[in-house]
This record gives sequence, structure tokens and C-alpha cells, in this order.
Amino acid sequence: MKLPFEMQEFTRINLDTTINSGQVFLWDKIDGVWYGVNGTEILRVRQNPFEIISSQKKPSDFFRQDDNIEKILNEINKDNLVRSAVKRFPGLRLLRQDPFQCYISFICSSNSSIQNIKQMLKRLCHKFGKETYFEGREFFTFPDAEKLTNTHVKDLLSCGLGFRAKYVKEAARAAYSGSIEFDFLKKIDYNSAKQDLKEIYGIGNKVADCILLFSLEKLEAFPIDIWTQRILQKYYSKKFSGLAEKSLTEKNYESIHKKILEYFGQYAGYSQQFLFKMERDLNKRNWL
DNA sequence: TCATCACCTGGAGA
DNA sequence: ATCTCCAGGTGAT
Repeated sequence: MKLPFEMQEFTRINLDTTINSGQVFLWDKIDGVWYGVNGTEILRVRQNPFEIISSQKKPSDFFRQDDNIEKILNEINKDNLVRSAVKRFPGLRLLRQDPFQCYISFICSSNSSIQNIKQMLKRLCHKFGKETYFEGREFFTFPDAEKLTNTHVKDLLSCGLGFRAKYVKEAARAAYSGSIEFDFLKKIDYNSAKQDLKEIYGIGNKVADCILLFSLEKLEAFPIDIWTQRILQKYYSKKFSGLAEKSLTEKNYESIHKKILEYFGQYAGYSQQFLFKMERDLNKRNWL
């Protein structure tokens, strides 16, 4: 009999845990209140009492409050490891991010550290975003595709993007020209959307999965990075018949994902978030 | 198809 | 102080 997660402890969103789980980069806690940039939207979120204030008349459902978390938790609850991760991080949620920001953010994430990624994105906003005032504070929105398309690579370099600058420029152009269209990617199935994303210079399996999971409604996406790989090797090498021990080639990545999906089900991405959070926390060393 | 390697940059550790 | 090493990968041989 599976352990049912139905207590309020698990269904209430925990902001600290969720924001500090490596999904988002442009969030700051000021005087106990979280402020974040989501595309052109600025959010102000308080934990207790729980309150979300958006700069937009029509706020996005950034925190995925429409998710049936009880059902999801029970569905991914396949073994003791996931069970302990869910228990250890009650209130951890996936977020629904602005697709363009998410797309650029994870292109910037390659071979970088979270601290660095935050710096890069902050500078991108400061340099190319719109200055706005919200709740008595100054913010810079995330630049749009047009703005980033029309910027010089050297200006991207000045934001510290390094070799990612050319990726960002090209990716922005693809979004601006319409050769990649997020609303369309939301509608089509996971595999087709992933294939389209991987056409973009600078997007491979891992980055594509992050974009799909965090902004394009593909909850079966299961990004496999160095940490996920470690998790698979440490705890799942038997269940997944040694696949996790091999290097992460194109075919292997796909094969692993297939098994993961069979095992964890349609909400596999949620299981990834819990496992990732747990493994990173285990290895402390201020990873955020 | 697969294994190697270079890659910008900034921060941590030696 | 100065250096090495590495970080949520990807693209090119």
C-alpha cells in the first residue's frame, strides 16, 4: 500500500524550497518577502500569510496552483527514495515560467554554476530589460526576443555570457523570427517539441528538457544532468539495468528517459525535482 | 554512433 | 597573492 500524501503539510507551497530548487534564477528574498522576474511580469510573494501579487492585471499561474499535487505525489511515489525526498521537502513544486525567459536562462546554464547563471541573467535584464517600479521597488524585466535579436554579441559578452553569447543571440533570433514558437510547442507532444527545441544552436537534451518541464507544460520531461546522473547511478542502477552507468550519449539519454517514464509515470518531472533537490542539499556546499 | 576536447567566466580552494 | 580547478552541457572533430 502506498503512503498517501494528503496532509496539508505536503499540499501547501513552500516558497523557500521551491525557489531554491534550481528552477529559477531571478528571485530575491528581501525582508522575508520573495520578489521575482517572470518575463515582463514582476511577482511579489509572501509565505505567511500566503499571498501573490503580480504586476500584471492578469497574473500568470506561476506557482502551478492548478496542479493536483496530491495526485501527483501519490503517482510518483514509487520507492523509498522518492518517498523520503517528498517527506523531506514538503511544499516543493514545479513552476510555470515565462517560456522565452526559461529558454534563454537554460541556454545560459550550460557548463556554468548557479551563482554564475544568476549573474548573467541579472546583467541581461539590467542591460536589455525594461526598468519598472513595482511595490515601491525598482526592477528590470527580462528582455524580449526582439531586443536580444537586435543586440550585438559583444554586448552579450559584456554580461558575462562567454561562449553562450552566440547561442543566446541565435536562439533569440529563432524565437523572434517565429521559427520556434512556444505556444505551438505547448500544444504538440513532448517528443516533437523536444525535437524542435534541439534544432536550436546551444540546446541539447538536458536544456531542452528543462525548458519543456519548467515552461512548456511537459511534466514527463526529466532533465538528466550531472546530478541526476549521480542519482541514477547511486540508487537506480539495478532498476534501470545498468543504463545509468553508461555515458550520456544521444541514444542513451533517450533510452534512460523511456525507462524513467515507464517507472515514474506521466509526472516524472516532478520526481526529478524532488530527487535533484535532495541530492544537491545532501552535498551542501552552498549550491545556491 | 561514440569518445574527446575546447569553451567564457567567476568563485572557491589549494 | 597566484594558480588551478570546476561549474546543472553543447558543438565540433
